[in-house]
Amino acid sequence: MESTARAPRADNRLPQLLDCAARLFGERGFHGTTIRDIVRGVDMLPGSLYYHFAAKEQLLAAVYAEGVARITERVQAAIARRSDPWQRLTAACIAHLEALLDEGDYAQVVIRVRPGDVPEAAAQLTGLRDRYESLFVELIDALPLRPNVDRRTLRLMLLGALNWSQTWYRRGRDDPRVIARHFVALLRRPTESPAE
Amino acid sequence: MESTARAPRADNRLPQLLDCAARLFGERGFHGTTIRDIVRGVDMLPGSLYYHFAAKEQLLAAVYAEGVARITERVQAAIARRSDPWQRLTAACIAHLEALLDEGDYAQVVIRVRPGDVPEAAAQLTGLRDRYESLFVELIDALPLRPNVDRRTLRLMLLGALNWSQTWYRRGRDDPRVIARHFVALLRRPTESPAE
DNA sequence: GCGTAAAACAAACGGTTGTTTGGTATAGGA
DNA sequence: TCCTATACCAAACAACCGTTTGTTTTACGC
Repeated sequence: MESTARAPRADNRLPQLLDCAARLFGERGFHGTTIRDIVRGVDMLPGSLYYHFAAKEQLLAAVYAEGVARITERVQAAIARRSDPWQRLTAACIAHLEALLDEGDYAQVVIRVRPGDVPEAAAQLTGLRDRYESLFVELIDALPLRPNVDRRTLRLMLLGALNWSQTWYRRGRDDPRVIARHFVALLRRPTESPAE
Repeated sequence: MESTARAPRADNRLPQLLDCAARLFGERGFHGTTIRDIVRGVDMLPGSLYYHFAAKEQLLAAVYAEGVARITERVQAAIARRSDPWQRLTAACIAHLEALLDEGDYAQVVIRVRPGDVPEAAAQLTGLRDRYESLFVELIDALPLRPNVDRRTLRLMLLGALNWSQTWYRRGRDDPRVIARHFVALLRRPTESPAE
């Protein structure tokens, strides 16, 4: 049984197609983005997209998967250099935010698009996101915390705050590194002023 | 100059229309919801909606405004009974979460729909949301905090974590009151175990 | 009860949606 | 150089979108 498949051609525009889709899905969401919007950015005709993907949902799934891969890579690279648990968590949050706010169109899709928006691929998307977030489960498990602190709640609070920053973040005014450090610090140390 | 307007009729279905729109906008977002989806829920024809609203965007704006009004009312009622700053903040978070997760279809719209999704009404929606969040500005201003704590970051972190809970919350498994209390506690007290 | 305005119906409108179908140019291995 | 699978084009498809227009029913103030 020999494979009849051939190598992909060098002039195919699939990469640019994915880039453009990532940018638009991230900016306008899934339902707010049109096939025609996407292909216009790469001078392609609408029908040509269906040579690469069988449906709009599968294009989204591909972008989403790439987004998870990229942000995972960034975070892992960031935490690899450190050993102190709190520094590792901080580095992970910085990488997460940088991918989410400044760089990565792909990463923005992962946060912006809800799996429920794409019923046909919802399970796949949820699985990808869960696997990424399990990175933070480990990071938080490694923290030396007071015994009564619920680590799950801590994770959900931190990730929620980070992800929501997509809503209010403005380039120039805010700095991802500063935000991430502040968030971690707010959790780590008491905010309440000492009793008099 | 006498008004030629007459009182609204008792059998008009505008309230149910708004209820249905709130439910669907909250579940599927603005672009994921169709005029026909909305009117189907109240046994109305698509065109009839345009007796009440000139455009889909204005229907969303009405639902959004009502959502802000309802959640504001709830939060204000919750904090009116308390005087301790931390208790007031906790009560506000509980009310916010209850409106967001269990009750209020209207409140869900406020959190789910991004003003950017509706360019024609974006400024109005942003204004409404900002005015609501100013409630939390005051609540956090009243907290006795260590001098080096940035109150804006604290607010953004708390509200972000609360709002994002819409993503992972599951009825029955989680409890809005418990979540809110945990979040506030995580900010208030140190999570780090004391140095040995 | 009558007149009037409120609140809807009935039926379409032009445009857009995701998608399909059949044909075509061309890069790249043989 | 020829051949084939790749990667697209060209043109349409039916379904659906938000919206408009003209008409009809009906609650309510007088």
